[in-house]
Amino acid sequence: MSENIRYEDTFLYRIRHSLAHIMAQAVLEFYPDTKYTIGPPVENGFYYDFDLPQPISQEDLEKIEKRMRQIVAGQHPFIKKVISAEEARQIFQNQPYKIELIEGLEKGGFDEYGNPLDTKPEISIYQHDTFVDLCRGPHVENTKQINPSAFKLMSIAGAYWRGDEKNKMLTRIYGTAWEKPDDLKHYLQMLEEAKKRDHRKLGKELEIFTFDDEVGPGLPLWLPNGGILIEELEKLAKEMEERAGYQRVRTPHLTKEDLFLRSGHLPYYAESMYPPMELEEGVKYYIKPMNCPMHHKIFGARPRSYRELPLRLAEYGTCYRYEKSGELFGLMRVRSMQMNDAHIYCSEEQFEQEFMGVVELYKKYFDLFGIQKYVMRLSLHSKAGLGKKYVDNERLWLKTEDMVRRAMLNGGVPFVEAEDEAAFYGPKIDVQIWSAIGREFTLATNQVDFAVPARFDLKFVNKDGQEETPLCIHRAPLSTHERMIGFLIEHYGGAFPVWLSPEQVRVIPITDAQNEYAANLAAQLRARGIRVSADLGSERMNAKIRAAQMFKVPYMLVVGANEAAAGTVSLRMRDGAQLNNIPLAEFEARITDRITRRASEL
RNA sequence: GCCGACGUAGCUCAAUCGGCAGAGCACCCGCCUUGUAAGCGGGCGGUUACGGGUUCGAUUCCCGUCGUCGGCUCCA
Repeated sequence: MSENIRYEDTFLYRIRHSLAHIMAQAVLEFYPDTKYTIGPPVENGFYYDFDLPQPISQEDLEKIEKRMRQIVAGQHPFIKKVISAEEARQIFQNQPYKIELIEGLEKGGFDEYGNPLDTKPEISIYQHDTFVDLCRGPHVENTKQINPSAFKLMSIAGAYWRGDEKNKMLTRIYGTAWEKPDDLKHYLQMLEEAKKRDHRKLGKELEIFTFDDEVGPGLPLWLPNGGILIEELEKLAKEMEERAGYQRVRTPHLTKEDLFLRSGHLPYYAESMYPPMELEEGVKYYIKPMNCPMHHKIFGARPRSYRELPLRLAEYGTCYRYEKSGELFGLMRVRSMQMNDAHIYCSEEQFEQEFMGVVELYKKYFDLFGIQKYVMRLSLHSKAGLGKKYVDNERLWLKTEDMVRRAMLNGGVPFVEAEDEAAFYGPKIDVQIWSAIGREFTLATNQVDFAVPARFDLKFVNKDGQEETPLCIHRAPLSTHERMIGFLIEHYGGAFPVWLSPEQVRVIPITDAQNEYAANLAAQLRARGIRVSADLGSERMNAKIRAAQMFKVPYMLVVGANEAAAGTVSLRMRDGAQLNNIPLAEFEARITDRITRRASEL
């Protein structure tokens, strides 16, 4: 099958779309006073949003699903009819959400899902059995084309009408649907596998981080193993940034209100900030949600010459953001975070090279980690958000957006564009990734700031002796420690490459007669800077191997009487491979090689 | 923040209709001396998230708070 077929044109799309209608029919039969809204196919399935007269529970899904199978078995044709707005209003006179949609269609500019549209669409309905929906299709021709054993209702969730939190909260029912029962089975198995990779589960099992109710939601406590991951990532970042000409700075976690008033964070970003502290009358302090204002102050601390540009200031700064309670998600979305932050101050002529330099840095990191599934997204402003979400200067928005777009095209880097996703101070390239359970996150980011340097009155003197305002690039190729490590835990399924592994080697004596030999081996490796432990407990060797295996330690050195006598080790690797009776020096050479190259192989 | 579900030992989970709170793993102590994913025995461990209510009696029913989970909104 060609990969170029749009989802909308696939048979699976029709199946899912049709099942959404069938589910709506079943729900309406059980709860006749239900107002129904929209029900599109989505990745892996479909949903339908209802305004129900009463709450429903997981158990109710079973009866709905059962009724859906009956409807499918009824072999009902799906019949399309193009009608006038007037007829549509007649048919859906008791369905206020449909009336709203019809008005949108009539005016043009929106499709039946409320998405913006260039052309004025025709109004059509689809009917099967007793159910009629406002819909442009496409659908299956007949419900007999749907396999009754290849779909399943998954969950109930809340969702705002038209995705706007000011609107009413509706009840959304999610279902998954496939062409064949085996596809469904496969998908459900994949979900189970994904749960095993979930960083919240692995992070606990591998003792990487924990949360505590008394510390507070979204405030992770890094355990010693997490501390090691952080140290290794910082070492990596510092090496890469030093080579790329960055300088390291450090700034406080707190600043006076004045700084965030100047930066514009307070008007634009206030709802994500912790409330102010006021010790002296009239002097408010905020805990920082971003590092940029302080870096701007460092740039502005003395006059700057064009000869200094690009000036690249880097800091693994800790920031605090008051994320709404429901938005928290393990390590991936937290309230305290340490950012792989840097700000690059450059002239307009230098912009493209600097911006692409950052994109190159992303790519190096992504190669190193073997991250392949990601999308680079050019995040743009929206006209409607100007002066609210976004700095009110449309000319500069369009100009910088075009600069970024040109840079990406010139660099041959594939990207998608997304309106209304920009930072308040400028457009950005976000790298989108997915958590194990399929939630989308921005990992790395590379942002242009055309607004804030001027607010800070930042200047440099150009070749002609004239003052110019620099552009600022905000970038975080390694995201925050929290999100990056959360992602890496899932990406590797907890089996980190040797250089990142909190415990790189575990020495396992076969009987306690080898305890001393094992302890000596560990001491020798430790002296080489290798993270090693010797398991000298009273368990049997097999139990110790199992424990090391479940802790995903990359190398196990199993030593018995033979090894102790010969001064060798028996190497068992995490993947089950074995190298018996090798000299310690040989193992040392192997592990040192893997660590210094930050190699992915064992 | 909003809709819904859930909260029992460090972890994973039991406990019938409202009737003395239990298991495995982990941990500690013994015994066994073992060749590549769990040897055996014993012990410790609980204000059933927190606060209130109903009841002779609440892990169980009701209310509130906190937290977690599935989504929505929002985001590094």
